[in-house]
Amino acid sequence: MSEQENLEDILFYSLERSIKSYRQFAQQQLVKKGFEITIDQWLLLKTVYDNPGQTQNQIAQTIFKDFASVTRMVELLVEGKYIIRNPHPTDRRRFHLKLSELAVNLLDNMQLVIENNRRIALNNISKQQILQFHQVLDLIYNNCTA
Amino acid sequence: MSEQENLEDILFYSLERSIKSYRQFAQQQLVKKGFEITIDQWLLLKTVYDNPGQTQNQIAQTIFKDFASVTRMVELLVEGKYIIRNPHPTDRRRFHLKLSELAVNLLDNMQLVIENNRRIALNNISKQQILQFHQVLDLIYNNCTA
DNA sequence: CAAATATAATTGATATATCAATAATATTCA
DNA sequence: TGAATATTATTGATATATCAATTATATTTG
Repeated sequence: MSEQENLEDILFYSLERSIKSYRQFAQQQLVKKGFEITIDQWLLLKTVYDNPGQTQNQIAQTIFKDFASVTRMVELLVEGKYIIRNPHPTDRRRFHLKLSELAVNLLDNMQLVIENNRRIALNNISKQQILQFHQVLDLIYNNCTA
Repeated sequence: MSEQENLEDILFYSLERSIKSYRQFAQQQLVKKGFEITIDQWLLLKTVYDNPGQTQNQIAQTIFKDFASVTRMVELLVEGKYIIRNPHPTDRRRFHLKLSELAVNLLDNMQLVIENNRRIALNNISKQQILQFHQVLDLIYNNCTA
């Protein structure tokens, strides 16, 4: 390579580093509190909670995952009794997904830990900084999906 | 859950969304230009290029990956003739990793595409915004690893 | 209506993420 | 020195990421 660039200086390297450190931290906190699902599973459950009628394809879009990943995640969550999967009343290609009571309680119990994780991760960062940070994130997203 | 929160408003949701959209965009650009390695493999190769003597554990730390992942990635890259793995001269637990000429050329050829990807992803974002964005990323990293 | 097309979900293959256990070798220190 | 400990890397198991192919069902359209 003709020119040298320092990894530390590459923005997307720092972006990866931050999100990974947050994910690890958040997951460890969950384990520490005795919760047995992954952050990704939490996100999927929350999405089903918010929109029980969604197709799996819609869920995939909402949580930025591949259809295949969602199929497999739903499988595991159905096995684990977190998601109840019924045939869709009018479209036989689909399923109707909803949370079990177990899952609703789980989400409820996890909420404080999740919020606390976010608070710790954003410690000493001002509201103003966070707002601008969020704006740049959205700009990057738009640039990459345009 | 007692309170509703909108996924869009959750900072770490947007963070995931941005980094994933960038990764997908960047990978697609590579494929489009005919390059056959993944972004992650590129990062590992670049790390070996910068520090040929590094242990796999050090590489793992540098690129924020698990030791196990690095072992498997190195395996594939050795098979693909991108990395040359020799016994370490004094420590028989280690290997000495270095890039093949093929890999050096590959990195060289990829450089322009990679830089272009970053440029597009950061389009219409000012230097000032990027600087502050980078600072917040580092703060989050510090908060999560403290 | 029937054929073409689109949509929803699954499955297979390969790469990566993570944790735990193991093997080989080095280092430390009693 | 020799036993305990630490380090380096591998391997196994399970979850997720991604692409491609497939199946089943719906929708569109000639």
